[in-house]
Amino acid sequence: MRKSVQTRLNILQKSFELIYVKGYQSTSIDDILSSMEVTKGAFFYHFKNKEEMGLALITDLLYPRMKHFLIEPLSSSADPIKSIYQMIANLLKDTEHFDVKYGCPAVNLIEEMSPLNTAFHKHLKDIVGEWTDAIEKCLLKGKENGKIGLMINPAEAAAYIVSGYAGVRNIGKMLGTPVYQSYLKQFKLYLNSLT
Amino acid sequence: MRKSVQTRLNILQKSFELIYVKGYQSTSIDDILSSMEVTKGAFFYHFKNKEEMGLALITDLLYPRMKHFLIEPLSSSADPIKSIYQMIANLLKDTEHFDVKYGCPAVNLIEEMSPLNTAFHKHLKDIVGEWTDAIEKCLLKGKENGKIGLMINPAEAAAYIVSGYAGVRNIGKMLGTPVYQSYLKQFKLYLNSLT
DNA sequence: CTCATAAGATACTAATTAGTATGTTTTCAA
DNA sequence: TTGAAAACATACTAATTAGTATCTTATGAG
Repeated sequence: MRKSVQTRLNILQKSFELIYVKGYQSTSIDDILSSMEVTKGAFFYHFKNKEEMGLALITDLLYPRMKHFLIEPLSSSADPIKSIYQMIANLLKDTEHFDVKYGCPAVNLIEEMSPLNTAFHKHLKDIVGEWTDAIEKCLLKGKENGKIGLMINPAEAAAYIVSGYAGVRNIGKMLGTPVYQSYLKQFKLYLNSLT
Repeated sequence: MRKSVQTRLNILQKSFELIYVKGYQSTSIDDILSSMEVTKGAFFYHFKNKEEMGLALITDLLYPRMKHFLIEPLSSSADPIKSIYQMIANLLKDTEHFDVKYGCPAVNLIEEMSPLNTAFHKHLKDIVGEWTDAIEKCLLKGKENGKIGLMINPAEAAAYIVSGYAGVRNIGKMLGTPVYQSYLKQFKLYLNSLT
């Protein structure tokens, strides 16, 4: 019962890699299997079909990463503007999990799968929702301790910030890292206007 | 030689519709054909393969629309902030060409095809590039006639604006039209900070 | 140890895919 | 009017797809 957990994880991780590059629909199960030492029998033992694997990908890999990289940095924040900027800047700097060319796995999945599959839609909506809420709460706390202007609407601002991130991951696919830099500079201007 | 031009256009338009909803890769040629009164012979008479059709889709449909809806409104602009805001607001209001659930056809194609196919990448890069340039020039003209602050970097701002639009189309797929409203309000705040 | 079940391997299937080969019809210039 | 090319139709193919049926092997509780 030990090894099997590992093979399941291996399948998920390899799938994650391939789907990140090629997209969910055009990454075939055979693609995944032939890229690693696992057979179809193992795959369909662990997942009843491709969709279940795709959803497991979201809950078992994407969600925990989201918590770690996008929620935690905000929860213990004294200065919302600094924290939020740093969170986004760190995301865009992270070349271990991301490649400009391929954008952001979560954003990609939203783009591709959200309109096509209600289960994907639900799972991804939860992720986006949690992130947006975390930003909103962070800004709200900022209003309380005077770091954020009283006329600022935290929910609106959070939606705007999340949108901006998703967008720069998209445009980055076309124009490369320079857009990241431009975006970050203007993003800082925007954030400062929230004081 | 008259009718054939129309069938070619019909194929492109129907393809555009289906690809907008399902994505390029998972819209099969058979899907397209069975959704209209055209046979495989006609399809492959007009396009040597699926890729050529996809690229024609960009140059013959997407590009002209981009010119009309995204470039023209800016070229004759006296007040950049007003024009740019109106352009984006009108885009997000347009329910004839767009559906929140399915986002923006161009953004979708970028997300899906840009990393996968160099020809798609090039075509889409041109579109994004032209739009960004148009916004940049509009802001530059604004600097000259005093509508835009002298310390503003038009190229940076343009990249930021385009990113924001792409992003809200993505997040809109998840959270629906309310994000459009939030986004527009904060976008206006940002634009006003450019004076 | 041992055997029931978990975990994985192998070989298939039916459907779908892009694309082709080859046919028929339509158009329009001479 | 006519005939050559343009425009389209039909019937195929080979590859790929998700998924299944049926095996074999590994594991760990008793």
